[in-house]
Parts: sequence; C-alpha cells; structure tokens
Amino acid sequence: MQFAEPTDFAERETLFVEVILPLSLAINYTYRVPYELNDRIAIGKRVVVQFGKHKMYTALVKSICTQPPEFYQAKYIIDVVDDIPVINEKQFEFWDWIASYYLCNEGDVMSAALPTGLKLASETILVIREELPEELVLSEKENLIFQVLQKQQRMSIDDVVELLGQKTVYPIINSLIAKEIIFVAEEVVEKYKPLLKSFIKLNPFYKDQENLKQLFAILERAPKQLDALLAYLKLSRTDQAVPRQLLLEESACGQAALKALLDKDIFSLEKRQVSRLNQMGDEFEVNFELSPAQLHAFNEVQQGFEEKDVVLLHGITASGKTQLYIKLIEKAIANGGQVLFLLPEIALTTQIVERIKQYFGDKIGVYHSKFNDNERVEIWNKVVNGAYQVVLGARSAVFLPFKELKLIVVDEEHEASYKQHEPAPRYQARDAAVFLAHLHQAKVVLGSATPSIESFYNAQTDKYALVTLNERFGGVQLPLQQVVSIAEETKRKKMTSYFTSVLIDDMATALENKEQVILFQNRRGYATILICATCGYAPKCVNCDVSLTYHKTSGKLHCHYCGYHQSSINICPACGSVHIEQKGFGTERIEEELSLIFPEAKMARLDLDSTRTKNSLQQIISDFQDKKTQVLIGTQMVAKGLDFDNVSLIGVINADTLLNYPDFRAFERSYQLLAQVAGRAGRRDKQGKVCIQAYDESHRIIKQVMENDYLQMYADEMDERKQFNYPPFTRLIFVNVKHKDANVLQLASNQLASALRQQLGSRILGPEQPLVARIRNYYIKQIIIKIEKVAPVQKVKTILKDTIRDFNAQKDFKSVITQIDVDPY
DNA sequence: AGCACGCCGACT
DNA sequence: GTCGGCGTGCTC
Repeated sequence: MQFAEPTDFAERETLFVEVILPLSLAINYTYRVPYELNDRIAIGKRVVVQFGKHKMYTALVKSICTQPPEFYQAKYIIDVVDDIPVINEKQFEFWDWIASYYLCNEGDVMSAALPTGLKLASETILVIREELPEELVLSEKENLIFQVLQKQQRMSIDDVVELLGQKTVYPIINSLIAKEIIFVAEEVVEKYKPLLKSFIKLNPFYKDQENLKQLFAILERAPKQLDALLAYLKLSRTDQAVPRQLLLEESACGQAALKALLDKDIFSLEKRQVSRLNQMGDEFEVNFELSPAQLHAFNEVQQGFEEKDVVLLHGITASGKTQLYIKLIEKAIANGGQVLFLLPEIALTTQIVERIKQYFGDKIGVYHSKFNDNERVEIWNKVVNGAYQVVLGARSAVFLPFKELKLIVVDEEHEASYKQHEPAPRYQARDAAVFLAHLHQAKVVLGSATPSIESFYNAQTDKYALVTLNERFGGVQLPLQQVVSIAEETKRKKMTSYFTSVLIDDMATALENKEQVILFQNRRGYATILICATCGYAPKCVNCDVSLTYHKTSGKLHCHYCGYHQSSINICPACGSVHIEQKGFGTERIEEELSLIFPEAKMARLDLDSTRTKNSLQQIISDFQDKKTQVLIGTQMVAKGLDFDNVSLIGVINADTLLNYPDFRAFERSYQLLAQVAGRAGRRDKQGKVCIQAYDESHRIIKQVMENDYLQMYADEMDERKQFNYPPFTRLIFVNVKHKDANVLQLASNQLASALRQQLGSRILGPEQPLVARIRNYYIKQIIIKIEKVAPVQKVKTILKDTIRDFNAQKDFKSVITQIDVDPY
C-alpha cells in the first residue's frame, strides 16, 4: 500500500472516451481507456479501436469523461495514434455545425474532412499458433489453409478467399480459431508514407584538403569514380548532401562507380524525407499597383469589414479582382494570420492559381481532389505547423486544420460546384466558409462577376456589405456581342447542321486570321425536352416556371418540382407546327459536324469525358495555348478561369438548352454562364467577338447578357422567386427516398410525405419523380420541403429528423433509404 | 461500412 | 446436405 498523491489519484481514474468513427453512424461510441494510456489520451487525437468483431478503425476522441456507460461494458481502446491532436477545437465546432445544419452524421463529416491518409486501414491477418493441439481433426478446406499457414506463418482473409475460391470463409476460419490452430491478428497500417529520397554524402575525412588530394590520386585510375567525385564537389557547394539521382545525372558515372565509392566508405548514403509537393522556385517580386478603381474598391472592402463580416465583391470580368484579392491576402497574413482562398475545382488548374503562387511563393498550398492521399496529408501538416499561411483549395479545403484564419476569399462564389451533392455531408462550401469565418472571427470576401441571387439578396438586405467594381482593368475592350436566331435561319434554310451562317462566317474569318475559336455547348443539352423546331416553343409547367421534361417511360411531360404532369404534345400549341423534336446533343456531335465544315482546323473537346485523368485537362489547355489546336469545343469548363490571348471568337451553340433546363435557377445560371463565356473573348489588345445562337433570341436573359445588365436580371429573378416561393424567400430541403422495389417506394414515399405533412402542412411538396427515377437499381422519389424564411429552421429540421427516424423504424420500411439535402443547390 | 445470423432456393 | 444470395440487426 502507498499513499496516493492527488495527481496520482487523478492518473488512476478510469477514463472513458466518446469517439467519432469514420462511418455513417447515427451515434458516437464510448470506449474505456486503459490506465497506461491515460496520460496520452486527449481530445482531437486519433485512437485505434475495435468496432464489431473483426474491424479496427481509427476513431477520433471527441470527449473524455469518468462516468462508465450505464447499459453496457465499454471495450478498451487499443492505442493512441497521435502525440498531438490532429483536430483542434474550432474544427470540432465546425464539424458540429455541418452535422446539424446539413442533417448528417458526425462520421460523415469526419470521412469528408480527414484526408484518407490520416485514416488508418485495418487488415485482418491470420496467424498460425506456435503450440498446436496434439490432435488435429481438420476438414479438407481447413487442412488446405493449415498447409499454407505452416509454410508462410500468416495470411490475409483475402488470401483465404483466393485459396479456396469461395467467398464464405468466415465459418471455416472460425472453426480453425475454435480448434486453437490459428488466431487473428488485426494490423493497423498507417497509410501515409513519407517520400524518401537517397542522398550522397562525402566522408568528412576528406574535408581536409590533404586527404582530398590523396583521394584524387587514388582515383586516378578509376575515371568513372573520379567523375562522380568531381560532380559531387561541384553540386555540394551549398548543401553537403547531394541527391543521388542528381549526382548520377550530372556525372554520368553510372551506378557501379557510385556503389564502389560507397563500398569504400568514401561516400555514404542517407535516406531523407522530402516533400512530395512541387518545390516552388525562388520567391520573386511581382510588382503591380492597383488602379484607382481597384484601390477605391480595396478601401471599400476594408470599410465593409468594419461593419460586416462578409463583403460581396461584384466585379465584372477583367476588372482585376485577382489583384484585389492578392492585396487583401497580403494584409491578412501580415500579422501571421491564415487565409483560405476557395475556388471552384476546375479553376484550380488555371492561371489564377499560378499568379497567386508566384506572388506569395512558398507560403502557399494548393488543395484539391486531384492530389493523392500522401500529398494531401502533407498539405494538412503544413497548415498545422504554419508553413502554409495561404491555402488555395476546392470546397473540401474548408476542413483543413486552420488555427487562426483572418480571411476567407470565395472566388466565383456563384459556382454550383461549391455544393457537394453526394455523399453526405451535402454541404455548400461557400456558406460553410461564412460560418467558419465566424468561428475564427475572420472576414469573408465573396467575389463574382455574376453573384448568386441569394448572395446579392444578402447584400441588398444589409447582411453583407457590397462593393462594386465595374471598370475593366487596363482598358480591355468589351467584346462585340451578337445574337443569332436559329428559328430565323432555319426558316431561310441557312443553317448548316447546328450552326448558323453567321457563326460559320465568323469562324471562317477567325481561322483565316490564324486566330482561335471557343465553342460552348452545355452538357445539360443531353436532357430530353420537347422543343418546336419551327418556333422554339418548349412546354412549361403551369405551377412552376420550369420546362417540362419528357419521360419516355410514361410518355408524359413532367415537372419535377411540383409533381405536375401532362400528356405529351404532337402539335405546337404556340404556332401549330407538327415539327416537335426531342432535344439533346452534346459536344462530340458538334465536333463531328464541325470537322465536316472545317476539315483543316484542328479541334479539341474539353468536357468531363475528355478530362478524367490528372493531366489531360492541362494537356488540352496547353495544346490550345500553344496553338496546336484552333478550335476548342467545351461545356461549362471553357467558361471558367481560362484566359487565352489569341481567342477572337466565342460561339454559344444553343443558349436555349440552358434556359429550358427544368430548375428554378435555370435563368440565373444561364445568365451567369453566358456572361462568363462572353467575358472570355479578346482580353488584351484586340476586341473579341461573341456569337450566341438561340431559338428564342429575344429572351430577356439573353438581352440582359448583351446589355450586361445584372441588376435587371436580379430584379426579374426576384419577382419570379417571390411569386413561386423559391429561395431566397424560402429555404429548400430535399428528402430523397430510395428503394429497390418501385411499389414499396411508392407506398413508403407517400407515407413519409403525409407524416411530414401532418406536422409541416403545405411546406411539404411531393413525393415527386426526379429526372432520373432509378440509379443503380434503386428507385428514387423526392419530397421537397419549402420553409418560409421567418419559420424556425432548426425546429423544422428536428421534426424532419424525428419523423424520418420513426418512419425508418416501421418494419415494412426498414430497407428504405432516406437522404436529406439541405439547400440543395 | 462490414459482418453475423437466419432464411431460402439451387446444385456438386 | 452444402453453398451462395439476400434481408436485417448490430457494432461501445
């Protein structure tokens, strides 16, 4: 017996931890901490736990308590992974907000937030026992496994599956365990492996000039080795150790000579951890002065920050927003703060990133999905240790371990790619960034030439400060814009496949002048809608301002916002024509048709299909930049962040496909896209041309794009949104209901909708048939919740969560999957 | 997410 | 009888 000091006593206390598992589970689990780990355990550290019978996971410690769980025996934690927490307090708060706002599990957030490299994988390994029972009664299959194990001591479950050629192996393995022949070793492997490079060092003995002289003499008869030595001396002038690869290249001495020197102890080999990320070149000055207009805007942003946390920067294309961002970032990091710069995914491979990288040098990190796991862990670590003060990243960069953010810039804030749709957490990174900034008491700049309606609304209602920058930087001229009526040209038989005579003439001129052309065709052109070939009429829903979608299966026209449907049409109700066409064509088709008209021109396509791999996008872009290709045909992507000096013409194949998209945001999106596309033509010394083809050439959106009248577009949109109760006047939540059996789904979705309706009344719409009614053998129905702005959202969310929980508890609906999407746009 | 367990239908 | 397929429940 001994007397316990108070601290001693504290150490002896039994601790329990609540952990988040990287799985989509509704609750967190509690584990018991073994005494010997008491002093290592801390909130935010990763721990190894066994979850279920076989699996090991790295969970994250969320809280620590001394209260043992009442109703069950907690399992022990197996190990503590980290010396210092990987997740800080602010991140936990941020996670909590994401989980409660977007109605998902904490495990979902963890899966999204941690780079895979920080999650550990468990591998189940079977190990043969050293002492085997005397009597061995084995089945044939058991014997087979036993034989292999005797030879190689251990094998994985996968090996067993392969060995036996069958999937059900657990009963056999269990039997072997029961017979005390094998045991299961669960191995947790750290996925992150630092990149090691070999470096060559000279034995310090030869630092002495005399000794070195002698060495030269000795090596005289080994010219290759002498080469190696000379190369080393040349390269090592600044740094003692020389990369092995570099030495080999420089001296051309060959592996053998190097090995000989190593064997003779003249050289020594050293493995060093190096960064996988491209090392930046020397930081060099990029001198620029803000123009008077920019300076004015800069000061306005500063003023805006005095009163508001968020500033919306409405700056027309080519107004030099990037320079403004740079100055703002510079100011924010001056006192050691951190800055997050969010960009849409595809813009991350383009010029804007290069410019900012050049300016800030190695203080900056880039984070997006095309980096592999190891690279992402490195960026993560460099944010933790402060090596990166500025991070450029796609939406997932909001989860990086920032300690003291001073500023978040969200460029192109209207971009739809800030929203994650699948899987949960279905978060909107721009909105999440505003909350994140609030946590850090940081400021936010939302920048766009064509702000989203809701952000502009927030500025109009004084939630955000508004700064406008509407002077083009460096006197760049606005492009010459023209709209061509496809209907008109069709009537006069002047169309050549999808192209009007105007566009073809313009293209011919541009190509003759050795200038380049970008053609824009929306990917959404694949959606099937009905359109009158004579007048361009497209049937619309009577309840909503969206085009109806033609469904082959039912032969009807559907609105997937309110569930309205009508039978299909054979005669155009507007002009009486019988030429009703199903529309939907993509970039491949355009390329095909165009190569018939301009057989000489080299073309490239820029869309999701042609840019699957990490470098293909870069390749297509650099080919175009180097003028290896003359025509670039693309989707959305061509509109984003690309600057090409030699492009004199931008053609929009069909603006109607954008405008007719069945979505209440179709007009807003169309305006944003067309304005963006138009802004890409002729950026430097020459005036560019924009040619927009459309059936409905008098559409207000097209007019507003031509006149660059964002405010009018905003006003018109607001009228419509108000009339049809869409955001920003309401909030939307989608509930997607899925099941393999269409009948069960029908029943289930109706029942869920009416259960919700009982509590939330007319806020519930549907269930409706979504555009794609079946994905991966699951039928899908959608219930839409429209919540008026004044209603307490959190209350609605609680009701929603509870109702779905009760619904899923019914035994007929256990296998029905429900997904919640808050702010689904 | 896995995996056990139970039930069913199909074949060496 | 054994195997594989699938639905359902559970994991601290």
